[in-house]
Amino acid sequence: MKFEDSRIRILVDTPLNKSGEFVLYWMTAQRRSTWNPALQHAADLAEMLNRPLLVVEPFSSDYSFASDRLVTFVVQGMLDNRKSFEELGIRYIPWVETHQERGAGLLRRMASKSCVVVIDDFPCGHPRFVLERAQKILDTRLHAVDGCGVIPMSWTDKAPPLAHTFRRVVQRRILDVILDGPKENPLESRSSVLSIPDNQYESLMESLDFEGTPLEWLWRVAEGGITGKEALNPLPIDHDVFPVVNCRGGSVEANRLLEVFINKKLAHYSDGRNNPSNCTTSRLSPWLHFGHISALEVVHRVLEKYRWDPSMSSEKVSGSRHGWWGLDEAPESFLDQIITWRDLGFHFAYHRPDYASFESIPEWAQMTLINHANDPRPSYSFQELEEAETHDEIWNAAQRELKETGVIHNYLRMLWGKRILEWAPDPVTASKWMVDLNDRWALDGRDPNSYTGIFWVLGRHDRAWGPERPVFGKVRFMSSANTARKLDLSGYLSQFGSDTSDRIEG
DNA sequence: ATCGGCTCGCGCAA
DNA sequence: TGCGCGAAGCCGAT
Repeated sequence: MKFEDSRIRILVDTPLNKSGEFVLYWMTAQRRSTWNPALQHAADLAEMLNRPLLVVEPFSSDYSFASDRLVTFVVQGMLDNRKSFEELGIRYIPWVETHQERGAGLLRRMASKSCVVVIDDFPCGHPRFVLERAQKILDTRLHAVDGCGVIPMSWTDKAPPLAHTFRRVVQRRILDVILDGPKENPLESRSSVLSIPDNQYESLMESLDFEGTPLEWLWRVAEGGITGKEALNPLPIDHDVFPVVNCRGGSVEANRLLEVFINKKLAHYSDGRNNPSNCTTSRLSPWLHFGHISALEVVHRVLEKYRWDPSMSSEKVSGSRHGWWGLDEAPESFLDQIITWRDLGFHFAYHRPDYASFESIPEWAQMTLINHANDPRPSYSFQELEEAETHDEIWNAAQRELKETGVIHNYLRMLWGKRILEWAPDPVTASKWMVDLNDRWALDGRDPNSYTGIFWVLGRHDRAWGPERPVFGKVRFMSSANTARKLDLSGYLSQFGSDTSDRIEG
């Protein structure tokens, strides 16, 4: 199968609209101008049709988890994209949905004037909803392009039950992606027809009755603080979920973090990744979630750094975690994260619409958890958990980290979940509480990977492990006491522990 | 400090 | 049909 074809799905199979004025890329998930197969495909179509390319980046404020935190992060990314597309000479319109106009109406209006619409394929959350709605309401030809991860989602035919299962797919086919994947710069050396001259652009926008979101408003939101808050106030979104301080969304910041990771942290990744007080992880998850950076770019940068070439990899497809690449331990274990574990979530959600519910965990886990659903347990209300008011200081610190920074350290996130399983009234409620807390507060919530993490707690992609215990049954058990023994939590607790509550100001 | 047992389903070899 | 093996753990024995 040709690489290009494996990432494209035709959602509305009508003929190309020859009287259309442009090709529209509706950028709902891969919010970047590089390593973007949807942008590449849209530009290919525009060149073929001899029409200009119009890129619209929408963000919906009309869904349950839209908040000051998410809008700020996305708007910061829009300013980066605006600059990139301006330099490339391609028309780009950022648009944050308001009361006045809904996304569906705007998309329909713009689609009627375009030859074909390209949209990001995405297996869950709001981007999936937008995609499915577009398929229902559009008459214009509609292509969905999968720029989610490294291995195209069409390369599996069912949800992989274990990482080991999926790793075989990775090892069998990753060279196809590395040698013939999406381009770093999809708009490089293109026909000038893709650009729209100023005078033509003005009349086009007038006929579309559309201006996008005013630049001045975007600037105010991106600035954050009081200015940002005032700008966001009129939107019908969750204002209690405040923007993360000292955190900037967008491709520019994502690339800076990538440089720091490659040059300073990656070599110590194996030892440091589980140390919450001095973490050597990439911290890129939120930027990956919003598509501000591509996982494929990260992979290329790692392979470049270690001067890897295909002859170093093993011909044997064992699914084993170590040794396949022929690299050191550190890059190999990071590549397993960014490829196997990240893509696993996308492939799972792609094949399983119930990816965020209890029924998505394996049968042995459902059985054992239900068998123990009536075991007595310590209990907290959802509010107590959300407010980080438990007797477990390690857990409270993790919950505070989530609320303040929008992420939880990767090792403590497992403990965070295991304790919610312990404290919620029953395992089904536990899964709902984890999803709700994470969707609301995490910058990378509502992502397939968030669900992988949450449902791993309940046994997904895991096996029965250890003796049968109360509440957990045969599901892998973790405790705060052991975590405290195993990790150096001193720095973490002084940052997020309760006795420092006066550290938060403003 | 390190080691085995706990436990189960998948994919592949036979 | 059997076998090897697996995201991160825990516990008790040495």
